[in-house]
Amino acid sequence: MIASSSLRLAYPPIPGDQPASPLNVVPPVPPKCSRRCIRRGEALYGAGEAFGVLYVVRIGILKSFMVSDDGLMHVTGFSMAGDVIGLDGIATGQHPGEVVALDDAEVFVLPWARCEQWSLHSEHGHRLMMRVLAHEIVRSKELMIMLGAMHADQRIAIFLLDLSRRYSHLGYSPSQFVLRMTRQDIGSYLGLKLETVSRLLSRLHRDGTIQVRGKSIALLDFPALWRLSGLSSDSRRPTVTPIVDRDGELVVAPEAGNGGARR
Amino acid sequence: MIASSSLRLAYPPIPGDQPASPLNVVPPVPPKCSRRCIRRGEALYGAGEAFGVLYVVRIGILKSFMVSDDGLMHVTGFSMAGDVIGLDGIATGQHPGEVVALDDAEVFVLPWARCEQWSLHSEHGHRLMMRVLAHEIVRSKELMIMLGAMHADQRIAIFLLDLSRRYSHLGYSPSQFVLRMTRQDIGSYLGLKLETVSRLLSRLHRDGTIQVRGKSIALLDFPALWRLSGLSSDSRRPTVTPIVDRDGELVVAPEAGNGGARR
DNA sequence: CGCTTAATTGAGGAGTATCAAGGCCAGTGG
DNA sequence: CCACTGGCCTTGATACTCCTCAATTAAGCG
Repeated sequence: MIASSSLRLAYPPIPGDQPASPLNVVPPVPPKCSRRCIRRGEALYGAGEAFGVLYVVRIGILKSFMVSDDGLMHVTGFSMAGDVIGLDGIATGQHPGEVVALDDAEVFVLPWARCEQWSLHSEHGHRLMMRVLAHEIVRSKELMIMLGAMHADQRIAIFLLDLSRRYSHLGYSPSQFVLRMTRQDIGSYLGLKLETVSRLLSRLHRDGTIQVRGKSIALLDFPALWRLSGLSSDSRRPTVTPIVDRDGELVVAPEAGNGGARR
Repeated sequence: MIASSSLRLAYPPIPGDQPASPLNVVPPVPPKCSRRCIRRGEALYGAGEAFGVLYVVRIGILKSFMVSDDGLMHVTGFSMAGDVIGLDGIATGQHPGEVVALDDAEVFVLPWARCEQWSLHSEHGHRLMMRVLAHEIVRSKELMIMLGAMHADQRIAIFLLDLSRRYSHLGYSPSQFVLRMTRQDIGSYLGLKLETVSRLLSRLHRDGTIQVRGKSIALLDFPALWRLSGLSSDSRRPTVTPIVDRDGELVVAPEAGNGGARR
């Protein structure tokens, strides 16, 4: 089953991807971003590494984490196609955290200098870049609330619904997917122990809310999950406009008006 | 210290402003940001309010919080002089959270449009703005770790040490200060109940680590606090270069190295 | 096909939350 | 000036969630 879903990953649909009309796309300096492949288990970058580029996931899933002073790992996020990685290095020029691939992955490489140029010279680029950062801030704050104020079952429900939404956005089934991360990763991300994660998944399985077998998950009762999550259904997180399109080209102002980029 | 290491430009780098040769100073428009006073208990902005300006605290302390779907308040941060507020509105154009003054406060008002102009036309402004956002991201991630993986006493210790550091930075005593927020605010921020906060403060008091009477706090045993926090002493958070100086002028300065002077 | 890692499940306990009662303090009005 | 009042803080008793430890089973991987 894992094999079959890997096949599905071969060509990730990117949301909001329009057929590249020449009007929308002005070829930025090099026509395409370079790419980088990371095999499962390999690191995209390590802690303390110098910051120089941003990454945009093209294929695969990666986990970001930080290692605290006591040597423990703490997952801060899972990134899928379209997500930007590496923002944590902007502040100091060094990555405080690390990123490893949970599955064979491929990322676009965006030299930060180029992002800065783009952002400096194109109003649209500027806005887009700002929005990427700003969205990350909002996402973090929501996560803080989850970690600080929610019960274990709420966190699990939110986690599953979030995955569902994101998969759905990428064109996959919102109700059936394969977890690429371990229970420990999930627990670390949610501020729980792996046994707790396992127990709660089992409980949801018994309740008929979901179906679990190993890493394969099926969401059976969405209303129940929403109820558990404690979130009102309209609190769906706003989607961020992707920063690069399917071919690794920087997205240039689709908006009418003067969003045009120069180089 | 940081202020002195920065040259300042009276007022906004203007459109057309070239990658500022740091020394040529052209004061183009009104010399200072506008200000706004907020009395204790009043809101700087409310949830859902349209985003249009950023604020930089000049005097006082404010608390930022979000109200979750179930109506509960969750404090996401306390802001003191030099801190930037309002970043949460950039992503969507609406503030998802609220901010109220815990004490009579005064803030500088930075119209976002002006920040964008500054950022678009001045390389330094751009870098500074990016760094402000990026630092907020890093801060959030550290907070996530605290909320997800640390025990109550660790959180309290870190909270106190953080306050100490910040007060110290502003020229106040690092070992003696007055908490402007309630136990409930602290608890909400740290993911604890107010009774737990109270109990732990009392315990630290009994241990001789700190001295508490109501909102007055004295830190007596820093090594013990560091030990409790579980943080290595060199993991002090990098300081962000302030975006405006004491007079409300946008800081225009070449940086020596990066903004994170450690140790 | 054995080996290693991941996941499940149980029992017991630590750590916080919850509920409840009383005390402290600052602001308010007599 | 003092009593009043309401919010804030402290402290105790108890409940409950989640963690810890441990044993077993299942699943990847060479």
